[in-house]
Amino acid sequence: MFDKFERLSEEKQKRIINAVIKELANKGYKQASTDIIAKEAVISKGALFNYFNNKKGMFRYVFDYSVMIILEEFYEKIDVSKADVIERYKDAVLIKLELMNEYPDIFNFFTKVTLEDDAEINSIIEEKINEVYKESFAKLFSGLDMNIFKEGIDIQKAINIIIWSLKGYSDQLLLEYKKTKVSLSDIDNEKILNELNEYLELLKKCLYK
Amino acid sequence: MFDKFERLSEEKQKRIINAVIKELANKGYKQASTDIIAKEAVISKGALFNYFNNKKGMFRYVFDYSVMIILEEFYEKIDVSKADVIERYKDAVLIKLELMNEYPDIFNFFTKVTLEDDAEINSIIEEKINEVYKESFAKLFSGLDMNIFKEGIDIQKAINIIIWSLKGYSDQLLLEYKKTKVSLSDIDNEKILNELNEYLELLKKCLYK
Amino acid sequence: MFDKFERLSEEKQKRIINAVIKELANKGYKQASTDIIAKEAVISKGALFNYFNNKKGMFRYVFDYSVMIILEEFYEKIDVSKADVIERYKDAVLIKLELMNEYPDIFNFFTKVTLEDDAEINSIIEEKINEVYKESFAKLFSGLDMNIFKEGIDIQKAINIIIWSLKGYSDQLLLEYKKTKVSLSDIDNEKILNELNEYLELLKKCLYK
Amino acid sequence: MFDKFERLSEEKQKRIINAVIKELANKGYKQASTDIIAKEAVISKGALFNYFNNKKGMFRYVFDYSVMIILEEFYEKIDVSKADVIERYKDAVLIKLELMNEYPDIFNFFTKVTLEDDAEINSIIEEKINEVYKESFAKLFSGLDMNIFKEGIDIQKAINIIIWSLKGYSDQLLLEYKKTKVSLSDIDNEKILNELNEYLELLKKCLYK
DNA sequence: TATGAATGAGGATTCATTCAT
DNA sequence: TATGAATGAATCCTCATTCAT
Repeated sequence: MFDKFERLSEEKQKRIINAVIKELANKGYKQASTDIIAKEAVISKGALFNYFNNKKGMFRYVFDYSVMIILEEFYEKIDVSKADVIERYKDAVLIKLELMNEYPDIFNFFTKVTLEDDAEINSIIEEKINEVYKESFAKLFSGLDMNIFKEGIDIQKAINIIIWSLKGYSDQLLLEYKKTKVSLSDIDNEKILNELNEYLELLKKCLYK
Repeated sequence: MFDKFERLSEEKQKRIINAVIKELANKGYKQASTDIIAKEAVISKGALFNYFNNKKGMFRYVFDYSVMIILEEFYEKIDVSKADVIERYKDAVLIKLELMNEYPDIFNFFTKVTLEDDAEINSIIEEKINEVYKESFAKLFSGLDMNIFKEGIDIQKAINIIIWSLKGYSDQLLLEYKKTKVSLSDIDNEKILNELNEYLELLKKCLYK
Repeated sequence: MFDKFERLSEEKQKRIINAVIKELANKGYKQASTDIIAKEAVISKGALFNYFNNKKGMFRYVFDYSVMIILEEFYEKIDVSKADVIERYKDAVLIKLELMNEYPDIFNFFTKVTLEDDAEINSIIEEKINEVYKESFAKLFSGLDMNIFKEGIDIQKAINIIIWSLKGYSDQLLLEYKKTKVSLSDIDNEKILNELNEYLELLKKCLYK
Repeated sequence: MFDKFERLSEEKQKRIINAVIKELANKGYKQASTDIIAKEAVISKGALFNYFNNKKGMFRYVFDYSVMIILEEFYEKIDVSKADVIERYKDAVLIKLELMNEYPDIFNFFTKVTLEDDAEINSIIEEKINEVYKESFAKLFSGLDMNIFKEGIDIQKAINIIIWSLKGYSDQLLLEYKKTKVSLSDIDNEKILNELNEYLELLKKCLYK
C-alpha cells in the first residue's frame, strides 16, 4: 500500500511524517494544506501524492503511525508488575503526561481527530480504535489485585471512579497549562505530584481496605 | 446589530437558526458552508448576509442564542434548594442529558466550538464564557451544605471527585449511545438512574458523614 | 419619462439629486451603490427605482440636470459684451473655477464620467454633449473682435493657443490643490490672478497688435 | 515576488500581460474581471492567482511593466542632442503619439488609472510616479538652450505655454480620432505634421529671438 | 405610492489533485 | 521517480432589481 513511501530513507520518512502530523495537529484534516505539508517536509507536492495516493491515504498512514508510536512507548514504560489499581492508573496518567510532553503534535492531532466530520476519516479512526482497544485494555488490567477494595464495594464502579478522577485531574491540569500557555515541560512536578497523591490518598481511604 | 434578522417571523428565525446550528454542529465554523445553510433554511444566500452581515456575525448570533437557550432552560430546571452536593450535581448532569436530548445540535455545536482555529471566533467564544461563567458557577454552588463531608476530608477535592465521576459516567453513556447510534431519547431511564444512583451511593458512603 | 420624480416636492428632489451626484462623483457609474444613494437621500431603495426605473435612468436624469445647472450658471455669469478674446476666455476659466468651488460634486461627477466603460452610459453622455455643444460654443465666440490679432497670424490657431494655455494653467492649479488637499475656496485669489495675468500679458504681447 | 510568472515562456507571459492590460484599460481596476482576463489569456483562473497572488499583485505587475515599456521606448526614441525647446517637445509629443499607436491598451490603462478609487492602488501608482518622475523630467530638460527666448520673456512661462499648446493639440487630435473611431495608425501624417508645424512656427515667432 | 426584504448571478480567492516534463 | 504548474469546483460576499405588503 505505502511501499513507495517506506522505501524512502528513514530520515526523509521522519521529516514527512512530522510535517504531516504537525499540520494535521494545527488544522485538522479538512483544513490541513498539502501545500504547507510539502513545504515543511521539503519535498514536492507531487511526491506527497505519489507516496500516499491522496490526502486520505496520508491521514491513514500517519494516524496508524502515531497510534503505534504512542502505544509502543506506553507499553515500554508501564510497569505491569504493580498490582495496586490506583498506583497502576496513576502511572498510566503520568506516562500519558510525559508522552504529551514528548509528542505534543501527536496528542494535538489525536484531540483534533475526535471531532472530524468526514465519514471516511471517522471510519479510519474507529477501525483503528477497535483494532487497538482490547489489547491495550488487557495490558492495563492484567495482574491487578482486586482484593484490595473494601468488602461490599462494587469493584468495577470503584475502578471507574478512580479512572474518572484521574482523567478529571489531568484534564484540569492540561486546561490550566493551555490557558497560561505554559508548556507541559515547565510543569512544577513536585507540586503536581503532591496534589495528585492527595487525591489518590483520599480515594484509597475511601475504597481500599 | 441583528435587527433585520429579528424583524423576521419567529418561524423563519427558527428555521434559519436551526439550519445554521446544524451546519456548524456538523462541520465547525470554517468548513460550514453558507450555501448549504441557505439551502437548508430555504432562503437565498443574499438573505443570510443581509441578516448577519457576514459568516462571523452569523456565528456570533447563533452562539449567543444557543448559550442563552441552554442557560435559560438549565436555570429553570435546576433546583437550588437542594443542599446535598451530590444530589445537586446529579440533578445538573441529568438536566444536561435531558437538554442534550432536546437540543442535540446545540450540544454538538458546543463540542465542535471548543477546537476552532480562527482567532476571532475564539475570542467571541471566550468573551461569552467570561460573561456567563461567574453567574452560572454561583448558581451551581449556592446554598450547598459543606458540613455533610466526613471530618478530615479536603472538601474541594471531594467535590472534584464527585464532579469528575459524574462527568465520567455521563461521557461514557454518551459514547455508548453514539456508538450504537441510539438516540438519547431511547434511553432506558430506569436502568441508567439505578446505575447512576449506585455510583453516587458509593461516593456518599465514602465521603459523607 | 421622469414625471413621477418631478411630482415630488422640490426639497425632496434636491435631496435625491444631491445624493445621486455625490455617489456618482465618488465612485463612478458602475461602482455607485443604489443602497448608499437611498440611505443618503433618506428614501427607500424601491422609491429610487420607482422614480428613475433603473440605475441608467437615474444616471441620465442627474447628468442632464447637472449639465443644465452648470450651463445656466455659466451663461448667467459670462459677460458676452467683452470683445477681447483673451479677456473673454479668462472670464470663462475664472467662472469655471468659481463653479467648481460651488458645485464640487458635479465637477467630480463630470470628471469620472469621461472614463465610463458602459456603452449605453457613453451614448447618453455623447448625446448630451452633441446637444449642448453648438449653443455654448456660439455663446463663447459671439461678438469677439478678431481684428485685435497681429497681421499674418492664423487667428484660429492663436485662439487655440490661448485656450490651451488657459486650460493648462487651470489644470495645473487644480492638480496642485488636489495634491495639497486644499479646497478651491481656500485659494489665495490675488496671487493666482496675478500669475494668470502674467501668462495672458505674455500671450497678448505675442499675438495682439 | 513574481518569479513564478517570470519563469513562464515569453509567449505566455505576453499573452497574459496583454490580457490583463486590455481588461484594466477597458474597465479600470475594480471592475476588471479576473474571469475575463483568464479566459482572454487562455489560462485557468487558478493560474492567474498562482502567478500574481491576488488582483492587487496582478495590477502592480502590469503597471510596473507598462511604465517600464513606455519609458524604455521613449528614452530610446527621444533625441537629447536637440537644444531647441520647441523641437524637443515636438519630438516628445510625436513619440507619444507613435507609442499610443503602438500600445493603445497601455495608454488607455494609464488614463483609467488616474481615477482609481482604491487607496492601495493609488499608493502603488503614486509610488511608481515618484520613482520615475525625476529621471524622466531631467531627460526631457537636459541640454536645452534657454537663450533662444526673446529678452524680457519669463522663460518658465514661455515653456509652459509651449507644453500646454502641444498637449492641447495632441488631445484635440486624439479626441477627433476617438470620435471618428479611426485608429491613430490611419493618421494622414503629412497633414498633421504640417498643421503642428504651423502652430510651432507661430509660437517660435512669438517667443524666440 | 412607498417600503425594504429577497433574489441570484457574478466577483475574488483557495486548494486537492493531475500530469507533462 | 520527482517536480511544481495548471486546473476548476467550491468558498464567502456584493448589489441591481423585483415585488408582496
